[in-house]
Amino acid sequence: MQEDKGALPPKETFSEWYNDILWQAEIMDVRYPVKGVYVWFPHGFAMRKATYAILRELLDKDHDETLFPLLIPENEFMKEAEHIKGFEEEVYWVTHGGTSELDVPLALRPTSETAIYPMYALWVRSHADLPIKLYQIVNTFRYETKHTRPLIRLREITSFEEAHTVHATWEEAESQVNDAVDLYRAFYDRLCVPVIVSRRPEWDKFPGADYTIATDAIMPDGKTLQVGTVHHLGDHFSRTFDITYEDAQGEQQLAYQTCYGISERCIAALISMHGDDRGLVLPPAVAPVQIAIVPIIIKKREEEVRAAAEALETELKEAGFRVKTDFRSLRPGAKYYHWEMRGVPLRIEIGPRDIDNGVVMAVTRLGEKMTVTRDALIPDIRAIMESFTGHLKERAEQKVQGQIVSVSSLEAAREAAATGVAVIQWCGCRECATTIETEIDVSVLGTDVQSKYIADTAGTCIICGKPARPAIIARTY
RNA sequence: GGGGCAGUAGGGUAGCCUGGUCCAUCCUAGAGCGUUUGGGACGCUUUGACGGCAGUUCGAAUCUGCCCUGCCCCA
Repeated sequence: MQEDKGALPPKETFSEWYNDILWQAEIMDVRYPVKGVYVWFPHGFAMRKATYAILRELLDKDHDETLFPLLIPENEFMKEAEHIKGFEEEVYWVTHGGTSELDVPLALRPTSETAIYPMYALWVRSHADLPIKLYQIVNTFRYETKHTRPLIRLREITSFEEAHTVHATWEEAESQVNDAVDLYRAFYDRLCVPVIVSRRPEWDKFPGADYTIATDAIMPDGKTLQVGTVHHLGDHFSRTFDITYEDAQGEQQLAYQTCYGISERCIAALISMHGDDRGLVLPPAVAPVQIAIVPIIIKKREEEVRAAAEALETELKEAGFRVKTDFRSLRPGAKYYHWEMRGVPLRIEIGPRDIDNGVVMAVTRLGEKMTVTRDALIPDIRAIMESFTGHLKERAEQKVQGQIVSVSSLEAAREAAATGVAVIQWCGCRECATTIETEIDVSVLGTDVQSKYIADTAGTCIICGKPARPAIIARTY
């Protein structure tokens, strides 16, 4: 289960690189014999755990975690017309219990609105019950007919964080949408993954939503990956599921709702944004192993080096770092490659020379090498980790900035979309969008763009010449 | 949705066209023993594979059909 010599295909061949790194860095095993479902390796799962711990931490400030059933009865699922239309081709149905057919078929949730909202109808009685802000992290099922890809397009999404809120007014729900966007932005900031926020076009919003705000990350091949969505549901679902409350005047009122979600695509973005030809590069915050200690053992002083490495490990662990000491019987170089593939941010080497000098060698995953005195170990390592995170973020920002290009002609847009996101002026009408999409084979991602690299300046539509605002277009996953 | 290519030890491959020479090649990995260790160590011993089902045939990794799985390209 170890990587071959010669390691990864170059990252320029992104598709190959991506498939290979999932295997070599022990993130996913794609050999499970069902299409579109995959197995988390322990190392990948540890990344997931650390990543979702951050998401939980951010959500827990203002939400409560909950857990709803996987199975949704057909009659509930079929209540909201638009919603059904959006999902009906993708739903897995449980039709049998053993050999007998079920009276009411049960859907495997493709998302949980129709599981949660019948219960919300029971829970919401008065304005004093509002707002409700719950989330769950669950698996969901979608019968994808397009090409499935690990972490990106799955039939079983294993790590769907979905929040569902209920509010007294449309405006309150709108403000919740903004809070959720901020929350997701903070989350991706912690992963050092820059995202672009935009408002999806009408035809691309969540089935049953008033509007949808999405976050997109740009992958190394220039295609964008939608890595988070926030929906204002208005009163569409509260009408269908009868979620009403008694206001202060004693009148029954419809509630307003939002929902928002992030899936394991966040891990795909994390891997793809930072990884290089040698393997994963992970921010310390989500690295399963933050420090790998490699003892340089020579026969004469074996016991001494071993003891020094163990003391080092103990000290670092007590300071709160996730540390692994590699005592395997391999050449040091082999160990370096091993831990680099797995994205360990910092490697510490300790050998006889270092012991004699009262130092250790510290080498970051970005290749900065430095000598740290043994006495100042913990504060120095903390500083190195912090600056490493800073470098990663800066590196990612620079990359993304270079992948966003403002253009004023279709031809230039085509060129920009070959390597990233094109910013154009668009009037907002469907016809012009269709022209753009079919002419140069891209998607119109959205308007009301929030990104520090994209200015919100008025102009004229690239197609029809009417007054327009900036929109982002790109090839998408 | 349309098209193409592929599936051989844990991973990567040769063999397939032209059926028998294959109890299947090479690299890597795994196990054991010993010597090693500042950027992918070496020696000796050893384990391990023809995606599934049906068919053609005296004989199938090889030919045919279907299924499953994976990858690439286009909408």
